[in-house]
Order: sequence, then structure tokens, then C-alpha cells
Amino acid sequence: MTPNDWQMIRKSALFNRLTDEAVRDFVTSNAIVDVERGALICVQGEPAEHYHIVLQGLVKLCRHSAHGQSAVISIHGPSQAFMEAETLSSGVYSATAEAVSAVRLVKIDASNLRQRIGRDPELALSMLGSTSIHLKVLLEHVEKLKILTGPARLADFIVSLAGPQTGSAEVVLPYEKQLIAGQLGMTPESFSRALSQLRRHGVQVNRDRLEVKNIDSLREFIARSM
Amino acid sequence: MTPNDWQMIRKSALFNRLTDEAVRDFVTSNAIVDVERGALICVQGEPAEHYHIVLQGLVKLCRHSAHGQSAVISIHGPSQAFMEAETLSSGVYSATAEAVSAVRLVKIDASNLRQRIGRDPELALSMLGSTSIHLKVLLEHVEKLKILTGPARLADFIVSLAGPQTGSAEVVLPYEKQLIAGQLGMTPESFSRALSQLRRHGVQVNRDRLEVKNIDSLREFIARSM
DNA sequence: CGACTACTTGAACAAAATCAAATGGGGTGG
DNA sequence: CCACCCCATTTGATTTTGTTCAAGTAGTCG
Repeated sequence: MTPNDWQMIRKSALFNRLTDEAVRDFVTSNAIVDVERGALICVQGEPAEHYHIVLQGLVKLCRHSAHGQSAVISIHGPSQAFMEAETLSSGVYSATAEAVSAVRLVKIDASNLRQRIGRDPELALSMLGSTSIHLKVLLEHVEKLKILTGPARLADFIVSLAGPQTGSAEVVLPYEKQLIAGQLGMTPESFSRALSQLRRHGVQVNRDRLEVKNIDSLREFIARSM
Repeated sequence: MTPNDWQMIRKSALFNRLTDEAVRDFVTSNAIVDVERGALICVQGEPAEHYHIVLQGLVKLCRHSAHGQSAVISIHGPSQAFMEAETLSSGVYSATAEAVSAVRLVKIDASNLRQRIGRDPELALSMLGSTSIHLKVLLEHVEKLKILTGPARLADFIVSLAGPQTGSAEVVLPYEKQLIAGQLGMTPESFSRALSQLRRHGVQVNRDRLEVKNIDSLREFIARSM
């Protein structure tokens, strides 16, 4: 385990309230795994035996339905966890996790986790915190899918990348446009057109670099589309 | 507290694993509240001081955004809980809860709950189970919003009302069509038209009663729209 | 009876998906 | 180093889907 690994683990919602010893005790070094791009980390419907925390790279969570269609649910980067809830209730993965880039992650044994939760109330609360963050993210996801148009969802995505800044900003798209399109619930074509539309609102595009003239005017555009 | 109240509480995901004493100890009778139709039970953004379990009636959860628009997130009936996650993490309600009909519910004090979770691991696991159910529901919600068309989402809703039966079935819409429309992410007009379309697939409409000739052909229609 | 509300229907419009084709790097093998 | 291919992205044309606005129907409750 590298110092960076340790740092990511410590930052995660599950472990950031615990003591060093508790965490070290938990994460045995053999639980760290490297996975190549495109590999499936978990498959929807299979027994949920591990909880995961990303150390490096990006993981895509998607649901797929009987007829081969699939929907991107979320993207997880370093220090973020996924598949917590499954390991504790249904016992079956409710989505498929795929490595979007080369990925390094910690796999934590589910039954081990369950046992420790029973013994350590602080861990239980951390776990609840972690799942409730995911719940909130999904809540916002649904809200935006229902209320905003495509271009507005993209604008919202860009604003969230820019963070709390005001005025002008340079934003770099964190992954492929296709994938962002999927996450925002549209086709790559629609994404491309949405991006074109945003030019009128002060967004200049250069590959994966976006030059935003005025973030607040983007925010205003979002508000107008509701 | 009526026997029915007690039954609903015992059936809830939070309490169904606990002993009678533990539950009785928890739910003091003064925590039971009756609320009239249309009343707001929680307001998005306000401090989350209570966790809720529905005893009678229906509660609608919605998110609303700055510009007055709102999106229905979910509908909760007897024995279902809502706002669990909030009481344990952010400390602020992340949605607004409104009584869709006359509602009777239990309000459980958040700080009390937190304390008990710290002492009782079994309760912590129940809580995790309860939130992870909500997580799964939302996951499916997102999937369907992204993959299915309006009429297909409605068909899916009807199929889920019918349950596991096959062949023909009579289904009664559990609440107003407007509300179902909102939940499925469409306007009342679109809902009405979607329902008309389903006539071609063997659904006869009479007020809130639906006569489905063959549920499997509805399922097939859903699959085809993907 | 009359007002209210939920629902339905129609027509015009807007948004997004689809199909098809062009563009344009990035990398591979010659 | 260059030609070539692969893949992501863009663009155009068309169709599908869904919204909006407007009007009409019907049941309900006072």
C-alpha cells in the first residue's frame, strides 16, 4: 500500500471518522487490487461480497435491463466508495461497476464489515453517512432528470465542475464526452449539440477544455430553463 | 396508539428485526401525529429533526429547485419510512414531504435515534437496511427515467401494481393520475395519452380501474420500447 | 344548480432520438 | 516518417416523443 492509497482511504466517507488503528486493522494490504480499463468490478445480480473504495482512476456504475440497454448511474473517483448498501441488505449487487480507466481499489470483505459494524457503533454511523451521501446524490440526479432540459443539465454539470468560483473559469472535462452524455441521460449526439448551444452562453470549447466566460450567466441559463 | 399503528410500526424496515420491548421503548405514544391532506410534513432545507414512518395515508416526497419547479421523488404508504438518511448526515431535509391524503404517522426524534444507534448495533443494521432499500428504489427510478419512454414507464408502473400475477388482472390506481404522472416524470397530458396508447396493448380504462387483458403482453411492450 | 377540480383531447411547437455521413486525432505497422 | 485504420466526436436530415396552450368533458361537492 502506497502513501497515496492510505490517504485516499482516510479521506473516504466510511473511514474519515475512525482512528488510524481501526482503519489499519481493517484494510489488510492484500485487499488492494489493480484493474485494467474496461474490466468489470461487480456485476449486477451477483452476490455482493465486497464493498469498494477507489484509490486511483474512475469507476462507472450502471444498471442494465433485460434487453441489453443500460443506464449510467454514477461515476466514482479516488476516495469514493461504491456498493456499500448492497453488501448490507439485499446481498446482491444492484448495479454493474466497470473500470473506465486503469483503476486501483480496495476490496473490503462484506461479512467482515457486517461483523465490525455490529461491534463498532462509530463505524455504523460512518456507514450510514456514506450511504446517505449516495442517496442525496441520486435524489438530485432524479430531480435534474425530471426538471432540466439536456443543455441545462450539461450547464449544471459544468457549473458543478467549476465549483464555487464566480466570474470566468477554465474547466476540464474529467472523462470522455460519451460517458458524460450517458451520465446526463442523453445520447452523444445530443450532448454535442447541447455543448454547441452553450457557446451562446459564453462557453468556448477546445477538445476537453472549456473556457467559461462567466459562470453566473451559465447559472442564470439553468434557472431560465426551469 | 391503535393496534393498527403498532402493526405498521412493526412491519417497517427499521423496526422489523427488533424485539417488542426495544420498539415499545422507542415509540412513545406522543410521537404519533395526524396530519390533514396537503399539509407539509417536512420542508426541504430545514433542519432534519425527525425520522418518519407512515401509519395511514400517503406521503409525497418532492425536491424543488430555486425557480419554483418541483419533481416528485417517491410516494410512501403505511409502514414505509422516509427521511432516514437526512437525520443522520447532512442534518437538513433534502426533500419536502407533503401529505397526499389524510395521514397518520410516527415522528421519531433524530438525536434520540442517533444515540440509540450508537448503543444498539442491531438498530444500526436495520437503519442501514432501510436506507439501502431507498437507494435501490432510486436506482431503479433513474434507470427507468433514462431507458424507458413515457408509455413504457406507465406500463411498468401498472405491471408493478399487478405484482407477480400472469394472465389478466384488474388493477386500481392507488392515487390521482396527476400524481402518478409526476412520479413517472411526465405531464398529466402525456400521462393521459400514454394511457390511451396502452389500450392497444389490452388495457381498458374505467376511472381509476384498469382492466389488463394480459399482463405478459404489457411486459413485452415494455421490453420492445427499450 | 353552479363552481371546482380532475381528466381528456386537439393542434402547434419544442426537444431529443435516430440514422447516416463527415471530420479529425492517436496510434500502429510498414 | 508516412499511410492507414480505429474511434470519438461532430454535423445534417428526419422522425419520434413529449410539452405547451387551449378548449372541452365529466364527476363532485357545496
